[in-house]
Amino acid sequence: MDAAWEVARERGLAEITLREIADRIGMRAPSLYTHVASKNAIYDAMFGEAWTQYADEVSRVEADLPQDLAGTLRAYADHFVGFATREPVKHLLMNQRTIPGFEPSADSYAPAVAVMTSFAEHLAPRGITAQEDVDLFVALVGGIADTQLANEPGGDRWTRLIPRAIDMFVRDLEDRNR
Amino acid sequence: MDAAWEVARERGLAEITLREIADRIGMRAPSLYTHVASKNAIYDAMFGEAWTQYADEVSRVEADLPQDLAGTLRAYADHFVGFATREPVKHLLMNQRTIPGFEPSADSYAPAVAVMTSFAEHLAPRGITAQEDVDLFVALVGGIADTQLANEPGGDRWTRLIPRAIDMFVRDLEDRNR
DNA sequence: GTCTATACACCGATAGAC
DNA sequence: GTCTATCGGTGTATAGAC
Repeated sequence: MDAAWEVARERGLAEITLREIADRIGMRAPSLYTHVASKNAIYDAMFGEAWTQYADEVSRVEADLPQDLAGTLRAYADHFVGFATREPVKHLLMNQRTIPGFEPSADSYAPAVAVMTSFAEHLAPRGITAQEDVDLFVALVGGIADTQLANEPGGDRWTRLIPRAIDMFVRDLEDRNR
Repeated sequence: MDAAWEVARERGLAEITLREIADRIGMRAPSLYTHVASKNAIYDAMFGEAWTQYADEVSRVEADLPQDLAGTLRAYADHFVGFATREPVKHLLMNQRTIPGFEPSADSYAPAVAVMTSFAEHLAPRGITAQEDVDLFVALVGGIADTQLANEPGGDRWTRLIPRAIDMFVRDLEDRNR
């Protein structure tokens, strides 16, 4: 797995080859089939590993979440966009599913579901229960991360808009409840 | 080109092969090299063709744009997301650049630049001149399109949030100018 | 000029020897 | 469990027929 991530970061997620992974661990490519069923099974394991790591990190964020809604959304957004820019390859695999022919298995998808469930559970007591509210927030934060990575990887032209975006979103919620 | 789009829509953008394109037009694969320099040159031509079509469509949208800012942004957003959901393969090639090793040439990139320039020129007289305002709008609308396509292709769970998103964004602009 | 035929290096994957 | 040998398929390249 370490070798797979290494190759993915160096050459691109879609460009990993079994021969290159095998080379790095002193093996021949066909020998990998003793441990994994296919190349897609490697992507599946990477998908599960990435989401498990994300779930671990987000649980630490949730451990000391502020009480107010704006601060809570800000903490989630900062962590999500921070993860995406820190680990663009993992973000690509987890959220943009662009690998030809790869569909995550139920097992490796489970931690992703857990993250979303926990997210909803922490938002509810702070006043967000409607699915549309969560959906708009997800699109807004995801749009910032994706636009940043696509147009200016390594920069902050879009990530610095996060505070404004949160503020805009929270005021929208307040106006709608008025 | 028609055959290339056909294969891309049927099997996926990254899955097109020269042999399959050639088959559809009654040719052998190597004969394609008489007309194009490489497979990436085909992607490049597709990229240019897609952005040219988008520019044509958007120029018709701009031909009868309302005077107010909210209506204008709504027209742009509706068209962008409509195009993305109507032509997901073109959207992928144009805006998510996930094809291994493909970088658009300056020529094929030109219509994309023209679209953004015209966009800015139509926003300025309606009160939007700051780059941050344009950036946030782009991220917001792009996030809605991408989230819709990634999580529920063919549905409207996110696209129906467009009116609310525009309203939220315009009220943010008004509040900031107050 | 445009095509066919053929070849090369690489890919994921499988069979079978040890 | 790891290896070698090999398969069909891929992008790419070139020689040569018409």
